[in-house]
Amino acid sequence: MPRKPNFDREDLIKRARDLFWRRGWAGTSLKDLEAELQMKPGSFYAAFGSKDALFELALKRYASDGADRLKTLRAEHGPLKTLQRFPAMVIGNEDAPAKACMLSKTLLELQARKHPLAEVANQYLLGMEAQFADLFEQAQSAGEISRAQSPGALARRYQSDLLGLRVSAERNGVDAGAIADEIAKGLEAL
Amino acid sequence: MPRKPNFDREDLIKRARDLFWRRGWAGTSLKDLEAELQMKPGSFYAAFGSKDALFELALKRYASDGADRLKTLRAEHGPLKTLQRFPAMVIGNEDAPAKACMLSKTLLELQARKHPLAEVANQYLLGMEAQFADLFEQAQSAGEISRAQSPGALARRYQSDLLGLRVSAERNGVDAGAIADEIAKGLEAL
DNA sequence: TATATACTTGAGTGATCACTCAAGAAACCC
DNA sequence: GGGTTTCTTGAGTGATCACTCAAGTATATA
Repeated sequence: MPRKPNFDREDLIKRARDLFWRRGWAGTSLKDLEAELQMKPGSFYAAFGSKDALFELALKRYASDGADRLKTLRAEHGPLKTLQRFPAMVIGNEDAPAKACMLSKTLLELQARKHPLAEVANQYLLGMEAQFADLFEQAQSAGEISRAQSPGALARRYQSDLLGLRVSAERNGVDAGAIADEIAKGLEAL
Repeated sequence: MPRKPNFDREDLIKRARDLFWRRGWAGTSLKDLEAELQMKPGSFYAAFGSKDALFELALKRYASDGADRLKTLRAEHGPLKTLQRFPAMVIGNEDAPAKACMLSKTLLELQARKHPLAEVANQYLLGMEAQFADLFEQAQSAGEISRAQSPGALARRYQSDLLGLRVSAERNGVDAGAIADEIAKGLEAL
């Protein structure tokens, strides 16, 4: 009986993610979304419920894409090489809506208001860090790096370096590629 | 002949800075400012001209306070010790409106819209980096660190680490103090 | 004290915010 | 093709946005 929606939901979420990623939560209005997604308000609210609900879907998609990129890298390289290549990869994509991490942008924008989406972003950041910790542990098991520091501590620092790199990449007049190289080189010394 | 304004302009700018720092540009409404500064719209606009104009004053105040803190540290310690203590200092102030850097928050929030304030923030970040470069050069001259890397490259990386640290400090469940210690320790190895 | 000169007040501006809903259009089953 | 169900449309909701301005008030000089 029902009529099918004439849009690809996953594609809409991706486009919304890119818009939110670039412009942020407050910087993206419903009008912007309607224009980008080619949806009238009624369809939009029938499909997603609210701006916040779509933002959360966008965050989820962002986080899982990031995790997938890391796993793809891991499939081709060892754990250390994966960790070394990842920084240059995240700032190297010219098609990306922004260099900075969407999770950190969301956290910085919404944390002070205690907006629920800030905590969602925080959780995904913790998830990424856990992935990094796994890779560091694997690198230690493979003998690629020493066991002088715990995988958790290494991941914490790596995540921090990555966040700094990605903020730096957003700046004008800063050679972020050089910073990415230094991060990669720093891992060799472990 | 004129009547004096019954407020302390510098104090108002400081309070506005704290509000903008915590909540961001879009997250701070005129109503918020009126409440915090105890000013009616007419007085506000007579005194500052616009929300953006006050935000710019707040950024300037933020940047010069940061520069002052660095100089104060430098007056008591050598260049290397100054660079080593600064990270723990910026995240250690419990009274600060936020752990993250106001300049980077502004950049991330407004860069995509090409808002003029994003470029202002970018310039102040470059100014901070120049200060760091000076300190690295002094540390090299004093023989505290090697000349293997240029002061500019060292400052670029240090700034990036600092930005990452301050984003990390905004997160829940992350021991930012430990990261600050690692940054300080990393400088010894230069 | 008279007057000039600000500063302060607060209701009000049009624009935009996220969001709603009734009505019409399209696709499915029978 | 009839009937049901969902999707789409787009004008419209009240709230809030940054900002204005005329009227009132306080303080300075003369």
